[in-house]
Amino acid sequence: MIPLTAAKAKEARVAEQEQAAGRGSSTRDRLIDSAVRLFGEKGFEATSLRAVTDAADSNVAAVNYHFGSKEGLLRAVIDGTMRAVNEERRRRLDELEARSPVPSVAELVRAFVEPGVALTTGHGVNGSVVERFIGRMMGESDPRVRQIFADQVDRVEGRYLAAMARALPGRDEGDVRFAYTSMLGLLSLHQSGVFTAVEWPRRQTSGAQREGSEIIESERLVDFITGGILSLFSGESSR
Amino acid sequence: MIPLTAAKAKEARVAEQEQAAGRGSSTRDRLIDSAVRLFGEKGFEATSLRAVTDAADSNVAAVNYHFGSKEGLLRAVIDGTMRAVNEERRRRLDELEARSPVPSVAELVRAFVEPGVALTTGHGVNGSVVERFIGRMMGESDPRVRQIFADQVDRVEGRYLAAMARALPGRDEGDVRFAYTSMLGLLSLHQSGVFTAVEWPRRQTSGAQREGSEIIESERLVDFITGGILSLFSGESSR
DNA sequence: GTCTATACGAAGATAGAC
DNA sequence: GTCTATCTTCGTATAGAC
Repeated sequence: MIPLTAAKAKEARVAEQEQAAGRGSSTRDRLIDSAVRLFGEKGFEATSLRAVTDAADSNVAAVNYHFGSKEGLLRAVIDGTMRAVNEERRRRLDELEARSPVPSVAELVRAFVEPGVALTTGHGVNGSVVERFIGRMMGESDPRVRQIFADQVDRVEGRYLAAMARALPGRDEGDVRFAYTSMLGLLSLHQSGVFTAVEWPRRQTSGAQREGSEIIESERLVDFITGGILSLFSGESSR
Repeated sequence: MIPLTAAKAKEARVAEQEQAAGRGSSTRDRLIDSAVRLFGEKGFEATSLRAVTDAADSNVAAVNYHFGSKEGLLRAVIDGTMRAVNEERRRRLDELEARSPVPSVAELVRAFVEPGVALTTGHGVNGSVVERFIGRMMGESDPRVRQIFADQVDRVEGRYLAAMARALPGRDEGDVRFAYTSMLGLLSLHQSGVFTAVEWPRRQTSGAQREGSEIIESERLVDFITGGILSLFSGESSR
């Protein structure tokens, strides 16, 4: 390959990426953008470092320089995308507790679930890409991925657990944690699409219906989780 | 290495394995036994084919011969371990429908969840090994793993969906599928232990409490899921 | 400081001898 | 049926250009 021609070709591809990313793109930024998209599409393990660096018009050594390792890259990507969700959750919890010292279970569930489902709106045109990435990472079984995720969620979970405990007086920590875990799990499962992605008979969602169906999905989730938590503590539904 | 000595050493290891497996062990059987244990301990991606074949005193090419690929080996292992769960679910659904033409939501949820949680008892001394394997596989995000799992669950899901639809008259297919998906998802999450495996503050379960806590866990799951489904359709809990 | 080119060992897959 | 040898691709590490 002739160096000059290669350099020109790269410049063109980088310019294209910058347009897609909508901001000035250093090598570091392009690597993160490509990683969000590819990790979300194929998963962490299944995505090779070379696939990421090719898409970002870079090379494997740049990942090692900027992030130390493939895991370091993942951590940078998760930190970047989850920060907005956690800030919104914190903000809504502040809001709730300013209005009432003990928010209801329904209010708490809504304040936690909706920022997660509404990820789309927080990342502009890249919303669906980010949403798919977060959804997939939440469902990862790889201990490294789960640990990085927990490090992020941890920043607000303590406050939600405490608020949930106040909303459900007289219950021990294990019960409250079961409720919180189920909420987080259901949200992640419906976000990740691991079930709808599977080839069993299912209904299709067209692009035009997308926004509306997301609202319905969010309502369904809030209803299901709230009802589940409340009947967990009344313990009457199945006995 | 001297061939004769190597052959003798292999015979000894094979005999040891046969004793552990409790049955005559062809190369194929030993590969499956080793795969159940190692996939359950370290996960599918994280377990190398060479680790499996070393433990089974075989080699990588034997896997290709018997199962076609690493994925084929996984399919064989999942098929073998999930068959018992699905047969139990089918049996309990038969039982319910013999007693009443329209079983309640609570009865349906219980008949689906309990065989999953009670996996341990179905595999004798290898119960905990099998349970750990199934739990881990249920939490896998790898599309290949999820597809193989869906292929298995599919064999009973049609009947459960139909029964659920009858128990919830007037609801469209999307609502019923949401309920079923949430049930399956919550079960898999609590089975796989992906949340408790993470290093956030949590309560410890000692070995002595294990059996009892499993029953509690099963009851909690049934209560939560049943309550969630019912409030999903009444839609009053959070509005 | 940033980044590229390239080498290294381990992984899954495969061909062909036996 | 089974196994040895070999292929490609992976994540990581290093040397040095700019």
